Amino acid sequence: MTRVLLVDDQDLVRQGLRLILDLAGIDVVGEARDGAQAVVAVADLDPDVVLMDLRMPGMDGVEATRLITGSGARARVLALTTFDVDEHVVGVLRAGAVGYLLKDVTADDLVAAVRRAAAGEPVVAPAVLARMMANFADRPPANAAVLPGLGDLSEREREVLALIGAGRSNAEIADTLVISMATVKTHVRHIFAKLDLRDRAQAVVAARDAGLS
Amino acid sequence: MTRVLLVDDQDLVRQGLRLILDLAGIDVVGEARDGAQAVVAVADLDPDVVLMDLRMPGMDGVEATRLITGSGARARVLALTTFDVDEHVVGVLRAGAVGYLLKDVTADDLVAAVRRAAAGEPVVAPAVLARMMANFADRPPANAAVLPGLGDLSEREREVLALIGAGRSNAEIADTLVISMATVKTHVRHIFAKLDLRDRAQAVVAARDAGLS
DNA sequence: CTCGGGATCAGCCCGTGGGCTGAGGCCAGG
DNA sequence: CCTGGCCTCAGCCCACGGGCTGATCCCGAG
Repeated sequence: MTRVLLVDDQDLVRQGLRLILDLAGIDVVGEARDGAQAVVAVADLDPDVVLMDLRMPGMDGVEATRLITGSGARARVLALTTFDVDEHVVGVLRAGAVGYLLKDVTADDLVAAVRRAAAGEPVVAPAVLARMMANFADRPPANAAVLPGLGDLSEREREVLALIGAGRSNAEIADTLVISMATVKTHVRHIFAKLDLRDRAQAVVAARDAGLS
Repeated sequence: MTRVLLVDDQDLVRQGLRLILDLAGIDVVGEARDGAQAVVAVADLDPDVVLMDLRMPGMDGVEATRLITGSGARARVLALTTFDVDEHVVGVLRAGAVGYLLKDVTADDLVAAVRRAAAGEPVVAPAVLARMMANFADRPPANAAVLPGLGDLSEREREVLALIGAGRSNAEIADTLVISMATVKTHVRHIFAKLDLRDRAQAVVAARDAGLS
């Protein structure tokens, strides 16, 4: 079962969260009212997820997150705050948080987010996500330069390589690309020749090094 | 009720999606097998959400998305594709899509994503989100390191897996570990069984995800 | 002592992977 | 117009990969 630590300086907020999570069958194993208490509690209780408020008296949530993630603890830190400010988002993500929620989330969404965080998946509030997407889409195609020598591959070959990198068989690749397996094999052979690879295992390495998949 | 248009060139995929969405009480009001059909269908049916494959013969999903969002249609376009490639993500987001899903989503997550999209909320697959977050925070994903259950592997098996992850053949592994190839094969078979892998390509993925290699 | 798991190895079988040849269609550029 | 690259496909061949069975040895736990 998912075990959660609540960190917030307001008693009422913690009580509310505890009710919501309890109702969903999530186990709230502890509470803390500031960053310092949170760090101790994590070492003590080894929770799966830490629901971390950012603005708190004493040690704030960003600093606490840094200490927790830096300590090698298993816990995923999920920021839960009132303020939708990029400064906070960037700060706490840099500190190692796996997500950033706003306190206007519905109970259902909060529960889902905690479960995702427990599974190691990233989670962010829609409003924040929208800005991240805009930011992501705005950026220049800078990553093309960073990726090593896949430039000599054709578009189709890169697609095939990406699927190889995902662990797919030739038959599966043929299926998803809606082409025959003979064609897939041809692409594969060309990829190997161009990138100087011996077999698909090495191709997986190349694909992942290149940022495909 | 949420009204959805499916766009994919593979009949089987559309059928599967229709089943999943039907079951969740989402109304699939139409289907299209390429971008051109999609554009017409949107004008015709005025759906809430368009589930858009990207790679299709003829007009692709990115171009179709551009035309749809540019036409002033009410529909939210949600990209649903096999390829987790930044180039595609950026392309379709610039074209006006509200989200980017990968075809490895669970049925539940797909349904939730469609509902979010219908409400105008952005949605992206966890793997893509992780990169967006890293890009946003301008730093490596820190503690997001999800080291999955290699704990059940024996010491020797982990060594073999690491070598597989480096792209070595069974013969090479036998050579470097100074054991016979039969033994290597046995270890490999056990690794596959324990980690539920199908072939060494998937093993490479697992090894590198786990931080070996 | 016995049982079970890990490491080691052998032999058999066969499916997939990958090399090689050849070939047709499409499109951009010389 | 023709050359060359890319995408498409077919058929042939065989080595490696991987499943399966069965066996020996060592070890620690019960």
